Amino acid sequence: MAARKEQIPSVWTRPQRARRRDQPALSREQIVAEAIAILDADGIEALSMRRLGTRLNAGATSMYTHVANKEELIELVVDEVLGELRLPDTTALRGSGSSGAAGSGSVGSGSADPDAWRAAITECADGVRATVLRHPWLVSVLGDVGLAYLGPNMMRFSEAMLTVLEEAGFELLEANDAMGVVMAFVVGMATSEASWLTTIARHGTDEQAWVEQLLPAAKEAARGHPRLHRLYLMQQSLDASATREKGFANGIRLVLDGIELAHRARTENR
Amino acid sequence: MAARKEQIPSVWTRPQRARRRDQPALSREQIVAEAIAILDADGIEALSMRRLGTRLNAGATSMYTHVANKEELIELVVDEVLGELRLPDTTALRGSGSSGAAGSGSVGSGSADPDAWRAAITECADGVRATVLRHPWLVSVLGDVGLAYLGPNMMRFSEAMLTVLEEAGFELLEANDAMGVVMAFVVGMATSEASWLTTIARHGTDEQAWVEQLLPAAKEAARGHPRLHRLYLMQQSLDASATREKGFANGIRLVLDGIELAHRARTENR
DNA sequence: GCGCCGCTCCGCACACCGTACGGATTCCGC
DNA sequence: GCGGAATCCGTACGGTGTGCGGAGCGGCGC
Repeated sequence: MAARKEQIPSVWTRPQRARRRDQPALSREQIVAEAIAILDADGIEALSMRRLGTRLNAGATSMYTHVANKEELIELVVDEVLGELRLPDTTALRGSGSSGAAGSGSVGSGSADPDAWRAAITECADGVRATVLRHPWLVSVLGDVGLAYLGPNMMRFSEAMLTVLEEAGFELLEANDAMGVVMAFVVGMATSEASWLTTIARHGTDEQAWVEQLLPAAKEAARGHPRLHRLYLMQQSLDASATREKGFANGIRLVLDGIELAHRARTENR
Repeated sequence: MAARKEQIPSVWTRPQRARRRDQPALSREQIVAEAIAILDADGIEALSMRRLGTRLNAGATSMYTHVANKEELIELVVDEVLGELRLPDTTALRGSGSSGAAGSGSVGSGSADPDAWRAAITECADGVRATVLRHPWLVSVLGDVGLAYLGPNMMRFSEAMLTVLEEAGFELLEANDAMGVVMAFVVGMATSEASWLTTIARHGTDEQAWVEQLLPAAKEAARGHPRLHRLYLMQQSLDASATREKGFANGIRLVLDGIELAHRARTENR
């Protein structure tokens, strides 16, 4: 109350701690964004409420007015990251309106490329893989959060994939099954790739060097397992990163083959 | 040194803290087993070195003479659980050697059932899924540990799958790719199932009730996503558990179709 | 028999964690 | 101008993983 015109710098010359609405200072978006920054930089075990608070010039517990608890924060973070996914473009899928467009054959005005759905789904799969590899901590969180089933970005993405498949002639439940298979494959593959890359990064070497470094242990562990032994020897001379890439591309192609086969069998019987 | 024959119960009547070799009291196997018991009973966040120690009538830090740190413990635990996997039996794969018994196969002395590898791999996949569902905490750990690449039980299992595929005519690298695809699918699918079941268990209801309870929120979240909305409505009247089961069986069949297709294309060109 | 070595186990301590709680501060509608 | 609501934070509690030094014991060389 008193001493309104103090100018002398002293303990009482408070550094105007008073800023409540000068900047909102804290918002859910900011918190989530900073959390992602921490995660990307230092991985999952580096994310603590205290560190997060400090990074935002805030107290540790201040986050709890914007976020119920850490688990909810992580759900938000996951869905936020899923927002990076580009949706497949559906323009090539169907030329005409919503009419049956009878023959999947190549005729008919505005008829779509019958393989367009494969390209679109592949695009989705590649996108998810890229996102996971860009944020490898995702996989150590998927087991707890599932796939943030109801997050808006997850919903958006699912709807888009279902759209692709439905427009390609899949029935809804069939489309859902197909999406499930694709996503399972992608998540499984990305999980293994991400954890592989994480361990490499933790040891500070690059992929090829790590393979060489690991080889003796691998050979030792493969004692009594001739096929694994042969396999390790063969892989030694392969470019690890390229092999991963090819493995994924090959796998998704193969999964789509299976889906296409089942779909054809289904539509023939109709 | 003194007072060797104390009998009076008192503070000094030590409850014979002296037992060093009466029972080994602590061994790596025991530690791992107890850790699994904790994990199965109360999930991943219930596993702490302190609790583990207490359960074994030991101090918290005593575990560190048998295990480097918690991470290593978890690696051991994962591989231990993988030991539950039954290996596919390979007798049906090739007729020769163990007396073909012709059996289901059509003709040819000792010729094997050409579809036997599919059955064997399906068996593997089902086994992994069952193990994961029996120990749902596995998935919240897979992202960190990868697949415990070099654990003996993991090696055993991988070698067995490779054997199945090689005996079915796959080349080693081809077999490895196929195994990768199958495992990716299985892990992805099981991850989603396990985390789903875990959240359900955490809320103390059963699957069907949880679906109903979740439905309003799901419908709300599906606003503006007509396909998802329709999907939720349709799934409402389906038995959730049976749907999961069917989804997995269907998915693995489909993946194997893809693999078989690629394999056939490969062998034709040879 | 004796003394010592090494292995095992443990109490203590440290730094850190998530978060409940209550008090301070500021903003907004009246 | 004032009262309530929203926001932020200091403090505290009970928990975590684990480094360290010491204590008890079995087995080994003498």
